[in-house]
Amino acid sequence: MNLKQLSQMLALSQTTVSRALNGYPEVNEETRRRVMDAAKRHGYRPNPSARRLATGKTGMIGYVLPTGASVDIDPHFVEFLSGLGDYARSHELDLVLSPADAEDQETTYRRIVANKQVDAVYISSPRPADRRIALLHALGIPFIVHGRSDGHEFDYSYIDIDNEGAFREATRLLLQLGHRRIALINGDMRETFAIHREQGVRRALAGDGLSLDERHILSMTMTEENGYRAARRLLESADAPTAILCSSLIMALGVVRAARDLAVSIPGDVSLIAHDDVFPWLRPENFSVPLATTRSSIRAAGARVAERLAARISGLESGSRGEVWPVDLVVRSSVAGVPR
Amino acid sequence: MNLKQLSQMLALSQTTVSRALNGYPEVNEETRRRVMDAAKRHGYRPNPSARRLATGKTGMIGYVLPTGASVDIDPHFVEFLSGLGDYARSHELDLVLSPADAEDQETTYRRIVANKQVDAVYISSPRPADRRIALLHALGIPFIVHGRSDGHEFDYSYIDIDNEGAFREATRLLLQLGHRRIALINGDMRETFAIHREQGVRRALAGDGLSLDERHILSMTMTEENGYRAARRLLESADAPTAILCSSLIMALGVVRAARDLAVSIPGDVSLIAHDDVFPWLRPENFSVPLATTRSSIRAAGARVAERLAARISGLESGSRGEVWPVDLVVRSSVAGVPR
DNA sequence: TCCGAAATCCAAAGCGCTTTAAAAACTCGA
DNA sequence: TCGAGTTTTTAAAGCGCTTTGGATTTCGGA
Repeated sequence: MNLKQLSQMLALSQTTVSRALNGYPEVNEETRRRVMDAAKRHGYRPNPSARRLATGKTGMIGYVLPTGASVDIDPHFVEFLSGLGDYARSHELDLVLSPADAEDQETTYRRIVANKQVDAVYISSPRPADRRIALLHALGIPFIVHGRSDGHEFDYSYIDIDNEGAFREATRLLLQLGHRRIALINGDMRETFAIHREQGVRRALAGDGLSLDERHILSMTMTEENGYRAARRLLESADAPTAILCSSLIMALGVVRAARDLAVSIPGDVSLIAHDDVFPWLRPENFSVPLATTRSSIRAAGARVAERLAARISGLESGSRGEVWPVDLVVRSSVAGVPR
Repeated sequence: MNLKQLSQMLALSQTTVSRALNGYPEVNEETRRRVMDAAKRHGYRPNPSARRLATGKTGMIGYVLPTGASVDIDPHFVEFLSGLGDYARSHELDLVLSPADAEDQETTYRRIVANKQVDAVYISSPRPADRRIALLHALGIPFIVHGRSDGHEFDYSYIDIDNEGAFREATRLLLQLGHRRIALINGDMRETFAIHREQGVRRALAGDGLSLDERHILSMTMTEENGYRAARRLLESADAPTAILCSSLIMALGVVRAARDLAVSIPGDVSLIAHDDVFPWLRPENFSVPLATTRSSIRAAGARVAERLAARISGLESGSRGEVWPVDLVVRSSVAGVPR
């Protein structure tokens, strides 16, 4: 059943039927009702391919997925996706993942924009002066960044969590507990979130007239193994920290393992706070020592990104707006006063 | 630059240019070269929206993503995606994720098929007599199942790993080491993979004239916490098992934690073998006791699914073919002889 | 030299929708 | 009752590609 058939059936022009269905004002309400009714009765659904050719609208949001044999997709992605999908579903929006060579994503961005394959795009794991953002800005497609990218000369829309504040508060807590040698096991420092977190730690320390020992700050991709290595390095050093901040739960697994291997007690010898993006399958309260965390649901962020993307597509949101979410500091027994 | 402009520029008809570009035989090789050349020089790229309206082909493969506040996407998904994306990229295939109410995926499948939104589809986490498979079979869209679904009256294409064999061999190993009380901490028994794994264990036991104690088989969604609970239940019972098979690394984390809490030694008191889908961020050799595993790269499976999907789309593969991959049994120090 | 087959190329008709420009129908006050 | 002004409806022109059905050229063999 296509528009032509439906309109013939109603003895109306395609124009009128199309307008009636799409809520245009220049159609008699009585007529609209008839049309809507017939459409529903015959299960008419406009062909999206035809519609997209005519309008350029696709009803899809895009994401460029960096791939490659040595490229690992962030395990957070799936949680973010849950939230995004949950919202997108209610708006009949689909998500198209366009795999790209991790080394050359620009080509793919250009392609999906030139081909009008999606109505909007989101970006994740941004870096300072992220080129993808400049590119999308130049290409003029609606987009939202999950995270932030400092150092652009224009504004853009994003939603981010207050990484700086989260790690500042966490550090402050440790300072209040008397810790002076505080270490940070961070994610990849090329990404903004990691930079912000480090800033948070530095600020808090500076507040007490302290500074971050360069040997107490490590950064690497967030795997269990790297967490282990980093923790060993820290804990085996001469001036081992009495508290560790860790950028991910997965890394924290490694930290805990290292502590155990070295017979270092948490929190007896070292306190531990990790950032928790809220995975359903790994919860900080279930660590052998319940883990204090800075917590923010990445799933909620996914839903929010979808919501704002939908708003931008339908023109409800415009201009550039940044949104920064506060982060919960959840104290559990992995933190304690500084050992004497 | 569209076809019309290009053809005018070449003083050829759109027909000829189109054919030249798409490799049809009824065009002079000399002409084809000219066309190809001009197309490249002017960066002409056929508009996919127009093409899909004309042909019905989309260059996309589909996946229906079950969503909902209480629905968690399998963390394996992201690894599978890595593989899928890595292959898809080389063929300029995009992946469209259509979020669906977890309770009613049928509507979404029907929509994407009716709207011709994708050229092919894949399904994951199938259950016995999975309705999605019957539906896609009936709808007549090319698809491939990642996993298997027993109990259909028709053949379908799939790729799966030999879950039954993997767990059979793992169990056999334990038996050879003298274990008699062997437990299984399995995934959700509504899914085929879990059923097959249980079968594998049963078969191996039966081979030695043993049978699986009902109290020694637990199944639940694969979270760390559930692994912990299951292990506690097992290890605290009167006839605690001397060996545990576990369906996932994440659960195994919980098992290890439970053992530690109960001062049960691995492998001194209990041996442990888990299935490993190969995550880059959590590796069995890095467990506090290096973990013996049945191993199969889910990423490789993703790439293979994409490859076969691409083959089906382009007509290179037809009919129904099942593919079952063998699984490696990797022995590490979490297994030992039965304690005396 | 001529003819039928094979090789090339082309005009135009879709694909199914939206939207512009204009016609038809309807109001309502003079 | 008429006609300017509004509503409502329509025919037709895209959107940019593929493909059908035909026309035109080329070419080998009689």
